[in-house]
Amino acid sequence: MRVATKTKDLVLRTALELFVEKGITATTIRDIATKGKIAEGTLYRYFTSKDALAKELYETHCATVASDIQSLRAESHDFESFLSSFIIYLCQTFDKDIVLFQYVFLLSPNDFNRLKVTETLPQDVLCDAVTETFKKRGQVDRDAELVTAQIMGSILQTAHYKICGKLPRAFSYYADELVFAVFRILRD
Amino acid sequence: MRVATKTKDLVLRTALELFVEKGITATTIRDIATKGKIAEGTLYRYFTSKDALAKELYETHCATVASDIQSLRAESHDFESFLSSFIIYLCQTFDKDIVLFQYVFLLSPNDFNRLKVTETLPQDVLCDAVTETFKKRGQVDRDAELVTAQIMGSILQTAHYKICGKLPRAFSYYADELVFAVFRILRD
Amino acid sequence: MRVATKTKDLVLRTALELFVEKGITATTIRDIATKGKIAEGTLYRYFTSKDALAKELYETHCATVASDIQSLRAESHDFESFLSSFIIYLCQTFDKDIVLFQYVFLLSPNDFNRLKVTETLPQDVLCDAVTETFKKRGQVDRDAELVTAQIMGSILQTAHYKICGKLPRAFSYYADELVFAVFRILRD
Amino acid sequence: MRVATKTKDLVLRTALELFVEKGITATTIRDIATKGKIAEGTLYRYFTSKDALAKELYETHCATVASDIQSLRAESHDFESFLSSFIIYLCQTFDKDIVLFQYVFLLSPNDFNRLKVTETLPQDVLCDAVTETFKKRGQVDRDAELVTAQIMGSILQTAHYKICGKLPRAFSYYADELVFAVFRILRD
DNA sequence: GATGAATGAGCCTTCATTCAT
DNA sequence: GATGAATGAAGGCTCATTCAT
Repeated sequence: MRVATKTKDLVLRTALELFVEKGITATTIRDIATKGKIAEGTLYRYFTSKDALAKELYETHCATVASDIQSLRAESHDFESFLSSFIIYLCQTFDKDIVLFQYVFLLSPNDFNRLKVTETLPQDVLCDAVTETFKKRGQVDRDAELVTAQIMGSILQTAHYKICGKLPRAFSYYADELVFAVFRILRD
Repeated sequence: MRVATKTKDLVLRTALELFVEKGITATTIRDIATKGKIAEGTLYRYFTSKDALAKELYETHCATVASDIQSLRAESHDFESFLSSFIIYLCQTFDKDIVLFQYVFLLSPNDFNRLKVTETLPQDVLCDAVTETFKKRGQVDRDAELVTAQIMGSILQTAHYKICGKLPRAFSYYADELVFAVFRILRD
Repeated sequence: MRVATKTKDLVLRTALELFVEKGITATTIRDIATKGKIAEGTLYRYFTSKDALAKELYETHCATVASDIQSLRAESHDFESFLSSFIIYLCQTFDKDIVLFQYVFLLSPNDFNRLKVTETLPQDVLCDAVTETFKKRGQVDRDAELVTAQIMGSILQTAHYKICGKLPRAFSYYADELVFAVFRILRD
Repeated sequence: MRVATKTKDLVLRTALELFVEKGITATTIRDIATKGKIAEGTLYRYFTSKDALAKELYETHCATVASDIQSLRAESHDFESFLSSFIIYLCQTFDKDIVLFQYVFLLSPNDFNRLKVTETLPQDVLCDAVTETFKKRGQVDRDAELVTAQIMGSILQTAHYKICGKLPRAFSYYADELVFAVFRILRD
């Protein structure tokens, strides 16, 4: 790996951790430079601004996650199995890199608005699947947006509790329970 | 009401709206002064700092809401009826003052951390009720924190969707559906 | 005079002196604040940016001078008497406030370009008068722009020499000689 | 020509063009490196600093021009013929390399001060000639500095007009007119 | 010789806070 | 009580310069 790429990655990772810890607005360039042990100016070799850095970070990871979820959907035979693998995937992603998970899924609305994101979000993939399933099953009266909100809400709020230290085990441990809870939400 | 109180309330309300719109960090004293048509210095007659203002705003309203919910709990004969009135109360609170609802329930974690809140939160009341219910019913294997997270998550994420304009009707309209969904989460 | 106006004027004068001494680009906000014994932030109560300050300074004074020259033209019976009073006016302006003169007449092209000036410049008034005179006298073959350039050039370069300390007396002392020289330029 | 010299010349030429276009202060090392397609560090192999580069550029070309003018003076039989060839030389220099002309003759006073030039300037040669002529002719009452200023002023301001696009033809085309104008200035 | 990544001082600007009026 | 001018620390960003490769 080239030296330049190494530095860029260091900046990205350091910024990611601080953005999650303090929020984008409250993280200063100096914070990133100090924590990453680089000079403030170095950051600007790789990113045109703090916001550009935050956006690249967000869009890159969102794209990866959304693409993974798209694959899960393609591989699944029915909606239930997709939903199941979707939740397991989220739990594993959480356990693999909790900071990354927080940045992608738990960024504050205010910070999110700064980024002016245009990419497809992971939750959009889920919403598509819900919409399609309702249509296929003739459940025209159900609001796909609302159900998606409830599904994401129960997962992410749980993740939030985990982050606050209120849940003792690895997040994947709760995957089954989350799957059941979400299935219950979907039942008529 | 004394003039002073009127000014203080104006500051509180103006700040509330801006804190919700832009976040605490991103709201400046000048923003508040301009929008409230008061002088920048006036704010400091009632609050020692911007953060003290944000904190007072948060704790006051949280205390009111938590107390209301505590009352609902006291008046309810069983957990289900409490849960039902809890959700209806949240929906009504949302419709009555959407900005206040957002500040109390949807404040970003980063802004929340700034405040160093020590008060009991509304969701703590719910968690107590869930814990008690599980104990009373001998469901020792169920994690009250986890279930509370799922309940709050499905409600708040739905609220978030409503705020984003994805749900056309008043939030109270969805109360029944939310109650059903939450009841499903609780079923074994 | 209100306090605010006093401070604004202090900023304007201090900036003017530094802009002339070092150029706009090379003058820092700190330079202005230090020399004017004000805080750096104070400057931004009155001007949105350093360039806005530089521009206001330029356009205000240019407008005044151009208007004065316009008056001289209106009061003059013929071109020669206008030219004479024009030169005397420039010399007096120089002696009254040498720094102001330099800012209005000897700003470097690079700094001038920063300002994106839209106002009529003093030399434009002269050029109009020359154009009109040539037309009236049937001297269609003479280029008014070129002649204006020569007139302004001989005056301003002389001013430049005076500023460099190469001319011992007050600038007005050389007014007559400049008038003669300029008249010679105009002769066929 | 050695490779090194080629690179150095490239730096010199690229810097010259940018210094004229934007001013020395506003031209960055990166500007020069980008335009010249060289690395930023390369510049420091040939010059100790940006100012040293600007100074070398100025002094080299000033020396050449001053020397050329000195030769013209030596070759001229009388002052008028020298003045005539001096003006023609300036016009030809302008047409041959307009950027170089601007750097040598139209550098802003602020940038000029940065350079701390010690060389003899071209206008000094002219001033010497004027001084000598006045002395020889017994015109002790005329101020050589003043007259030199007027001569240079009318030429350079005209050059400035030409640069601004206000004069359609090659600068040499106006040489005769400039010569006449300057002769008029000199007449009693 | 040439490169370009890295540095950090310094620039312009913002903003929470103070205080004389 | 209220004002808003003034403050100065701190933020984002730039850029001349250095140095390992």
